[in-house]
Amino acid sequence: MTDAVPTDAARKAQTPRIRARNEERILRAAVGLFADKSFHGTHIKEIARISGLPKTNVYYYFPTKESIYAAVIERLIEGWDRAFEHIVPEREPRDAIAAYIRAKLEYSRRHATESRFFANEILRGAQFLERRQRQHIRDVTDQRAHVVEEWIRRGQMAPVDPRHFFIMLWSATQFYADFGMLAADVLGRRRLTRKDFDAAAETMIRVILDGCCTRQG
Amino acid sequence: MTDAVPTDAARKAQTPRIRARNEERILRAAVGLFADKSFHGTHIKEIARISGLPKTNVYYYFPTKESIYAAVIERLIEGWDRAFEHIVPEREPRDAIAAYIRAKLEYSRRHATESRFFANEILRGAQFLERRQRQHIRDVTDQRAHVVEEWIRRGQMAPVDPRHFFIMLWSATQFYADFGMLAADVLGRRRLTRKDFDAAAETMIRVILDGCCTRQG
DNA sequence: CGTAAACCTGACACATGTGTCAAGTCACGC
DNA sequence: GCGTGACTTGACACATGTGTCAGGTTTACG
Repeated sequence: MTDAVPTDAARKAQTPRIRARNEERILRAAVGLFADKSFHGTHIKEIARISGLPKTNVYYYFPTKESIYAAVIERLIEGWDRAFEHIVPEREPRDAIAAYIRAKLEYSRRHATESRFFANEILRGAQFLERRQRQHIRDVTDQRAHVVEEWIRRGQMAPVDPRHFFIMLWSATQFYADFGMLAADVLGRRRLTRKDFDAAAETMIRVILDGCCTRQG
Repeated sequence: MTDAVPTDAARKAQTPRIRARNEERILRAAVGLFADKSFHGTHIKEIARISGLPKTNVYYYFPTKESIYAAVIERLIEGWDRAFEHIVPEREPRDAIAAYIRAKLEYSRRHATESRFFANEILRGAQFLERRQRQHIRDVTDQRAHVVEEWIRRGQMAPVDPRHFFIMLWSATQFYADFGMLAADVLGRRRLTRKDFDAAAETMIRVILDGCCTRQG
């Protein structure tokens, strides 16, 4: 019972350096490939090549391709609610929403690959997302929807459906990561630059906070 | 030179009934499968099964899987600009934009499969889209951007970047088709109903035309 | 009817992709 | 230095997936 002699389980739990390093490499290679070519288009051989490990070694750490995919999801789902932290009742809605848009766009810019991976999974009907992960997304959204309802009650915000409102924010900010190629095409660029993301943020904030049309009356 | 005896080319051009019917079946099956499982996840065998034809017969009409994919794209790209028809300078921007949103959402609702296929292609970096098809998208967008600029010049609309503005409209309306599963989850439904699409339209129109926040001063 | 082209099909060649196995090598506490 | 378990690897079994082929059947039209 002394901890000087760790059990097998304990050893495994603390994931030795080599294991940690190799799993990291594999997952990093995998997320990029899955994002580019989806599940079936990604082959273990290529994951191995990019992570600089022989194929058999990949199988040493992960029993199946599914398990790699699941591990990638598990990592990303944790980041889902990060940007939501701005949406708190104490804040003025204008500030909170603008901050949310900027944070989410920044995430799209810096983590476009992960974002595309996730989009692809949802597009396929979220077949690999576990029940608890879907529940998590719903819980977090519910929670922040209450904040919006509170703002509306106080007359700080127009009476809009909070969930559809959130979808507007998500979709617009996600677009620049997921469909970046199309956005660049339309803007006449080869690739999106930081300036494009700034312009996107300004346009979104302007329209969502105050509307696009001159008021009548 | 009499047209009583059509040449081989002429016969082929008019695509006889059987050919027309079978190609139609194949493409209809293919778009659904590609949308659900992406290019590599879709197998000719299954396209054959769903279209009720033996596999070899599929190869009789299409030489490769790529060619089927390309044929599906060719069909869909034509519909890209349909909803844009509402964006014309003669119209009041408020009416035009509201009509655009409703039309695009209706398309998302009724053609979710095609929409998901297309989203998937863009997500992958539009590797199969030909240069002229990408140019087409850009041309159409440019053209409608000028309409928005005209509205702004006349003071009918706030001075926003037309292209980023269009991206907001696209992304929000596409979302309900592409990520319908996530939208349903968040709204607490099993599947999206027509009512959900109506609520989405109302929220979008409200926010985009007039903004979400009570004006200060 | 006859015939030529269009259409249909089962059997098969070939490549690739997943996952296994057995035989190693290496790291590290004792 | 040595032994144990973690790590590494090439060779291989097996399944599946794409695309071909040769020969058969149907259809259209004179």
